[in-house]
Amino acid sequence: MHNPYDELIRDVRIFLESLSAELGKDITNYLNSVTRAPPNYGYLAIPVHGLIREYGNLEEVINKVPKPRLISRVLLINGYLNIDVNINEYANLVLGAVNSLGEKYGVSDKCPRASYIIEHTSANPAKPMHIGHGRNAALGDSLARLLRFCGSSVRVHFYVNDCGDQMPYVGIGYYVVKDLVLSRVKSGVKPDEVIGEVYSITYAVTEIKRLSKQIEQLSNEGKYDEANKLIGERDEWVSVINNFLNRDRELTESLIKGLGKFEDLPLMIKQWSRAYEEGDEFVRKVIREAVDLVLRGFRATLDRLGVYFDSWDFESEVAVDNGGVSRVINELLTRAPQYVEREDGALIFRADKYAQDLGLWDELRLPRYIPKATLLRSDGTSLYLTRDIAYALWFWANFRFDALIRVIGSEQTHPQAQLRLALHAMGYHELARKIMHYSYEMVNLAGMKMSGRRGVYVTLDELINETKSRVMDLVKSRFTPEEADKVAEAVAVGAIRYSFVSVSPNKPLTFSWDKVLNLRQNSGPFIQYTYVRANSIIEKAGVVPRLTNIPSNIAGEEKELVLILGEYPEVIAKAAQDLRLEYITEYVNRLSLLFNSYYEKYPVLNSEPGIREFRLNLVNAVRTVLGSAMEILGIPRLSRM
RNA sequence: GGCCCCGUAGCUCAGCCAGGAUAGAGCGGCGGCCUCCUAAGCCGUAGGUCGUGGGUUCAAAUCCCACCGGGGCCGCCA
Repeated sequence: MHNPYDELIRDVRIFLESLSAELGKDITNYLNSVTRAPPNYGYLAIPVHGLIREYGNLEEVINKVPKPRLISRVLLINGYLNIDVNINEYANLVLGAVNSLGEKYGVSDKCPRASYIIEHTSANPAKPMHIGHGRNAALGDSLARLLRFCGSSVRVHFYVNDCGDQMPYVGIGYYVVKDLVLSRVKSGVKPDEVIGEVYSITYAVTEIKRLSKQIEQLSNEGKYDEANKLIGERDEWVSVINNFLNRDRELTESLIKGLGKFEDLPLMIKQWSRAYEEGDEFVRKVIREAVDLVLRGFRATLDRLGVYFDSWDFESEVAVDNGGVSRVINELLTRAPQYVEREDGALIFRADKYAQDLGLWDELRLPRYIPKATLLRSDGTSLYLTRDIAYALWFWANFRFDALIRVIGSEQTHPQAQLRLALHAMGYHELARKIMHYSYEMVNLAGMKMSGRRGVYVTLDELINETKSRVMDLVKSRFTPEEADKVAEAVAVGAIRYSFVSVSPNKPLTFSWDKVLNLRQNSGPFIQYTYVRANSIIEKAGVVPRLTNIPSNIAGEEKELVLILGEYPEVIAKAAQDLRLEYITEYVNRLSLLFNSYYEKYPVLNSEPGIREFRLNLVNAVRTVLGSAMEILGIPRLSRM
């Protein structure tokens, strides 16, 4: 496999081996501390302060030792071995590899090659996806693309959480205003948007009814302080309703009117919840209809972002209907009865005790604190965690995989730990080890807290549309309307995906329009722009001539470009091993900065013969590597922008 | 209170896992560059007690300890 940087390191090793022989001591472990040398000091550097202390001046020995093919010079400065590259040889190697491999360049034997299942995004089918799901989707999808690029087999799953507590609200609300919802959808409103409103309004109405009842009761008992507290709470929900009245009077009023017919809405919610889990035909049909509408909306949004799934797993099917939940309970009771307790009729798994007794912290990568886990409510219904365990078993029964990567917010650290512990307790040790919680921190609104139930959030659609319209201002003068639309969409998607994936996932991300709408350097559009420039040169050239000769005096920028291009397979391997996509955005930004700087300074098409051929190959290599990285990051490629 | 994550330039972040030479980018600021392959670009410039205090080391943004500050979780929600 072609990994120029690795070949260079092999030569460094050879050099160190020769040096070892000369010194009579194995110093090849210094290979682990190879770093980049500062500008003008060559390419690589190895700190050898210890060696100098031990052997005094090393210069003589260094000069005595022959230099392997790819190394042009080794100098001892400030306690460092500064190693420079034989750039002609190396350029041949790098450009040759890129030319012959094309878009496959970057794959090396350091890439993990295994079989993965990635579950990501998995937004609750009750309301439109918000920007937090955007982060999740961008991470999950790019991880999938990265691992696939490496030659791994990857299946991508979306877990449709159709048994959650919010589903009866969606179902009942939808049932009440079904005709209105469908006519809205027919007239072009996004289905997830309509259902989202239905959900929020239904939830608010239910809360108001529930609180009113409590308030009445407390007042009758003379507990006015407590009643007043709840009145404040109720007022908040009333103001939510008022907001919706301003936004969509027709829908809100129909819902209030329709829901008003129900005697005890809070009770009805509970009944629907149970009925859904038990497979009641009518309730199933209504909720599934609403869920399908939401998913239709999800798909439209995810399509725009270039995010695709191999499978949409309905919780009701993979965890409930197949008897998954009862199997979880039974196996746990059989295999680890001493860790299962009853508490007020509810069934509790003592995950805390289990972790403590078996000391599984390292093996299952657990936090030091584990809460107890409730698996069944006192009314016998299951909880999310229980169904999640069943879902894991469903994967185990239906697929073979080396790792199951689940992209889930960090706020679920404890439940995800409980999940692994429960599986372990049930005897699925291997499965428990293979499940990886790929955690990411929240996306916050500057100064605001997002709340789905209160309808306070920036949706992914708004994000895409707003970014697109900003881009549109820039491109509308340059293209026909249809072209402009395509370009604006592609640039918006590039901007959004880059901005999500360029920040380390374990950093909380404060969402700001300024940041996303920055279309300059260190952004998706900057990468796209650089690609367009490189691409445009290649298109104008028509063909990339065969590289027969590397000019003897290539420019400093050209040398830098060759070096960075040679690092690509290393970056990919590292990113794939560590599952860190920021390595790729960082790399691609560095490459773009360098290339743009080169582009401004040196003509390619109009350069002298001999030079021209080399430069075209170099530009083509930049284009290829940029294109490859963009594919992984999901940043659309354009030929004009 | 316990557990997890974070703290680096006015702002957003990279670098920390595998310690090494003057701590890097971008945004924003200031000053320049379009008869020439797309100026969404390029060049220059200002801007930093790497949260604080100890420790380990020839060497600490990086490793260890304590503390401070921010976010998240600690539900018969997801």
